[in-house]
Amino acid sequence: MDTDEEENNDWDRSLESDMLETEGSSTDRATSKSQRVILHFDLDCFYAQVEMIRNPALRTKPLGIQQKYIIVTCNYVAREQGVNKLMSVTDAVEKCPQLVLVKGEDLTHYREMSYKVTELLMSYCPLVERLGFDENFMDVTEMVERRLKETCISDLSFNGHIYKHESMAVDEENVRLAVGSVIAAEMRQAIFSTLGLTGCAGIASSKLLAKLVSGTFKPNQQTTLLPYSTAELMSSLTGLIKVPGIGYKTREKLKALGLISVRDLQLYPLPDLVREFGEVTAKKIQNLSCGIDDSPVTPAGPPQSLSDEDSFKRISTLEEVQKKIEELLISLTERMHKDGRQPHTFRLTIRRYTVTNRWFSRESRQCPIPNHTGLKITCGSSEAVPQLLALSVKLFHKMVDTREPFHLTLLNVCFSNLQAKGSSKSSITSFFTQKCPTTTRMTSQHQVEPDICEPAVNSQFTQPDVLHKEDKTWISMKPIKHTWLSPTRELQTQPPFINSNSPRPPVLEHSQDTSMNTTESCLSSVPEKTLRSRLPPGVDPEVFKLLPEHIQMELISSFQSEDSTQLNYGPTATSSEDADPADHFTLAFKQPEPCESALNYNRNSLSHNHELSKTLPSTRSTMELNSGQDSHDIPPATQSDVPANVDPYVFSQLPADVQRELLTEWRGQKPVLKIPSKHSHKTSNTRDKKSAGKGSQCNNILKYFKPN
DNA sequence: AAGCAATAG
DNA sequence: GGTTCTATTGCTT
Repeated sequence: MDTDEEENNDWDRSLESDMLETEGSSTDRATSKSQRVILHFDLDCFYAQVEMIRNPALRTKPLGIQQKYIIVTCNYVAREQGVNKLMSVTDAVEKCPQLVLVKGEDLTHYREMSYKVTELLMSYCPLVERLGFDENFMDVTEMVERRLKETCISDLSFNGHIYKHESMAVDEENVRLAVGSVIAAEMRQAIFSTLGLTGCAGIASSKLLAKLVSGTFKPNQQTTLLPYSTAELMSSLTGLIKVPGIGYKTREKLKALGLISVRDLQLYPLPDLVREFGEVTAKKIQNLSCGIDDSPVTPAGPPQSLSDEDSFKRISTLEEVQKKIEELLISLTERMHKDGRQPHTFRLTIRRYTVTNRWFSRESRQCPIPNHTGLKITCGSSEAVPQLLALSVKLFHKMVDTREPFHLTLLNVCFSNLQAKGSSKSSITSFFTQKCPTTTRMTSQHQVEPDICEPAVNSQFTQPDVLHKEDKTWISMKPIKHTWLSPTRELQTQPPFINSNSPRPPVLEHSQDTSMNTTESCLSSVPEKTLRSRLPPGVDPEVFKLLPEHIQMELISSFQSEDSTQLNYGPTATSSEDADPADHFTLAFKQPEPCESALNYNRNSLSHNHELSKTLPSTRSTMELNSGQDSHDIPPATQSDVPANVDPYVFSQLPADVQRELLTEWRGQKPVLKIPSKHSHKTSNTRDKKSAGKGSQCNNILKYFKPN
């Protein structure tokens, strides 16, 4: 995960003070206002959907996508008949004899569709991060702020489900998430109407929580997590491995410490955890277990490596090896050629057969690609393959002594260190391929320029259904600011499907389940002894135990890092000068800084791409379908409903019925002007590996590369 | 820069 | 448990 998060605190702090300013209130953190709004999108059985779009006749049949002898995914018709992901083909056919099998080893179509989804999302907001082929994160914090200025809060309504929460009322604690839920619905609708794909979305304040909540209602539904339900969501996880970021190895190590459940890890003394994992990882995984994650949404951009691989029962001669590698190289170089960039590193990976641990043993050797062959790859010359094959054989011999018998079960070839075409030190393109010291990282910490989402110029990239074979795709992709657009007329008028033989997608059915559990009080039963060992002196465990569980978790987490101790107990506690960049939650508990942000906020003067529903004709129907769960006794709380001397955070912690009662009392009192603001200004970047060359500074130059 | 480990879908 | 075919990030040398 990310280690370079020095900027988080700045960001959080300034949003926090923004809030306080608009609130006009003096004290308290009012944390819920300062939170990011993160969306997570997860396409329903992605490979199967792609195949059903390619061949609509499959829609009514049980369909399984087969790679080798495995069903990697299947459609919902097949699932009804007991077929599951990662089932063996024999088991699946046994369960479902009519199962239609489609070979899925060639990922080309999936990859293409996958990037179309990412591109579509990026056309609305540049902060999109891919996770695999079928998931995307989006940081819509800024978009939400912008909309908040334009929309009347009383018109606001949540779209879709809310995690374990019965009321759909929008109060001032959750306006941003409500707007996020509307945006999520619009994005899902856009994905459906332009690409024909359905999927789920999660709306929350972090990647972790958005991802965890998005699968609550499947398929093709969305769920919002309100902050107070965080603890419940985390406790609902059936084991530590369900926490994203904790994988097999970590789970095993934790198991050795006696930690099995999420709660176990939440309550485990941090020093002991540090001993096992080191400070950074220890804090990270414990924070994760508490539902705390401040990792930024890091925009995807073009892939950093391209690889092709094949697995097989047995390869044991050099001739077979060469033949297989050549096969792989042919398709890989073709892909590389289409990409347009030039690879500078080549890697060969093998997996040897072993009786035990048949999976773990991957070995690789890599080497630089000589410029002359690199150029041949990019320009599509057929001479590239033999040259790379020669390289491969050399690398192979570094791993395998061919005088001895060997048994391989996998070969992989990979290009990395991808650089824009024609790049050389003197060339203009080196700006995009090598570190551009003045660029800022496009993450939520480094806020992007205000014009980034503005309706813009024509770009091939906004026309997701047109695939130009000759496009040097990633070159045109790089100038995010100029080519990743808001929805424009081109987009709306695109025919939704590429093939005329593809049917219009069926109407979205939103089987919104209105029966949600009522939330129980979340007073926790932390063992007294554990508690005492973890609470700083001066904190009464009895009082602590009375706090809502999620507050407890945040506090526990903040107690555990030295600098947050400082934040919570004053500057006398420690003298650390480096605030823990990873622990933004602790900031929620410290006194706010004076605000400075309204001054910074004069963007948007040009931005008028507000109502997505206006630019996307079909959005409205979704929203209507989704609004089935209303009829609250009370209209949603707005800021004007809550007196200034009432801490909205505290208010949000009150039982729903008490909230309701108070709201009715307060209604009709003095309206407070709501002018949400935010900070602008980019922080100067420190490290910037990933998005080097993608930053805003390059835009002037990048536009020269834009195809007309 | 190279190689591997861990994580993810 | 991880099967398949990718892809990313971080650690270590």
